[in-house]
Amino acid sequence: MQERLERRTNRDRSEAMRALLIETARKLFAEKTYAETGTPEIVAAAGVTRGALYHHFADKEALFRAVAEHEAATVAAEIERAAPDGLGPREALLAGSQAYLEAMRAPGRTRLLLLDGPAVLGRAGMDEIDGRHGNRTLREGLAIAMRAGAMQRLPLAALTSQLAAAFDRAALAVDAGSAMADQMEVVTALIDGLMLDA
Amino acid sequence: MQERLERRTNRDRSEAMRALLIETARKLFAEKTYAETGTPEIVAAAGVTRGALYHHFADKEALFRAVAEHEAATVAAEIERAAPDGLGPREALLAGSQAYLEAMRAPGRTRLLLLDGPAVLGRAGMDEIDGRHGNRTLREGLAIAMRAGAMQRLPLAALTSQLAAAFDRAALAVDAGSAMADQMEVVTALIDGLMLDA
DNA sequence: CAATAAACATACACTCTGCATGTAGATTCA
DNA sequence: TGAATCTACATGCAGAGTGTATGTTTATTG
Repeated sequence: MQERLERRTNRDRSEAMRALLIETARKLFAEKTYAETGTPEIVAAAGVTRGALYHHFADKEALFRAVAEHEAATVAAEIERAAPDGLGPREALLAGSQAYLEAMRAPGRTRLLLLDGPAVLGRAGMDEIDGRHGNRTLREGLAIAMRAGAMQRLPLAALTSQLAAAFDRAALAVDAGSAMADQMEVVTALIDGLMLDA
Repeated sequence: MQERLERRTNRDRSEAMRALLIETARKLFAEKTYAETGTPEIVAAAGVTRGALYHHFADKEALFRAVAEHEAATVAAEIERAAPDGLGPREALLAGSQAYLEAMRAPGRTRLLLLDGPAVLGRAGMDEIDGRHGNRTLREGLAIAMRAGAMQRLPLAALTSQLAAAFDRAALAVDAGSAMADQMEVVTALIDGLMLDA
């Protein structure tokens, strides 16, 4: 229901349509699987046709990529918002991990970002996406901790990805009903294990 | 090319056909994605028709499950074969981790078990599969280490899954070209971090 | 050896994806 | 400002894939 059909600029139309499609697809991809969600269903829910979709996105995978990108940015923003700065390296890492697990409790988010994402876009594709968002923060946090002499010196890329993987699995476990406290206890132990006892 | 078409029992026919389909599908699922591999291609490569496939498996997903099961068992067997026993808890864990990373270097295995697997069968589905194979060994190794007083006491399920996730990501990284030494260095650090300094 | 069931092949209906073509609205420029 | 052009989107079509229903052959049962 548009209230007014006044003259709209092409740029506005495009942005609005892209946003509408991404948001509608996000909702559906969060409810069902990527494979189970057809483009006819997406455009029907958005009230447009597949012509609009394929005009703005090369294919279904490109739409999914845009959705994943948006969702990763949202998660990063939620973490940033919940992260008080002025903390020491260890506390900053723990606060960030906790915030990540909280952010990933949004319905369907784990499947979208942690199951379908890697399968559809590949590990490299997902790395590229959340290397620009969430993981960047983690990587920097680890680098800072190492430079401050609070943490063991280890290959940064490998450490970042393996820790991120542990957090991801923790988020999936919480989503599957595991107690958040249990998961955070292990996350804390992993991080503390890397710290150098001052 | 069958050499002889002698009278075969139904049980033999079924087992042979199931094995043929699983092996053929495994090969294709290792080369391409689950989504990219159609059932017509699978049965063509096996020299049979889709009728055979749908007689033995409820659907394409069921075939994939059988393939994943088989592949997980293979990995577990390779690890077991490379694991000398008589090691201390820490050394056993490290040897197992190393063997896992080696086993996962088989072409396409990471995508099959670590990308498509979770997406197609769900995390729960994959957990159920490798809870019967690889992860069982890890869980027991951790339990032993904790009982022996060599490792911190932590929630076993959470610790197992998070460590396994780190190993999985390490395997994916190696597959993507990362240095095995870097990944093993981090794996070692994570495990050592959990050990209690005697 | 007739009857039945299992193993597999063939054929069909349905759905999805991607593209090609058509149309309305926006932008450019004389 | 209005014709030409381009962008945004809709409609229609071709190819492919999945699952099922039905047909045929081979094994099993009594």
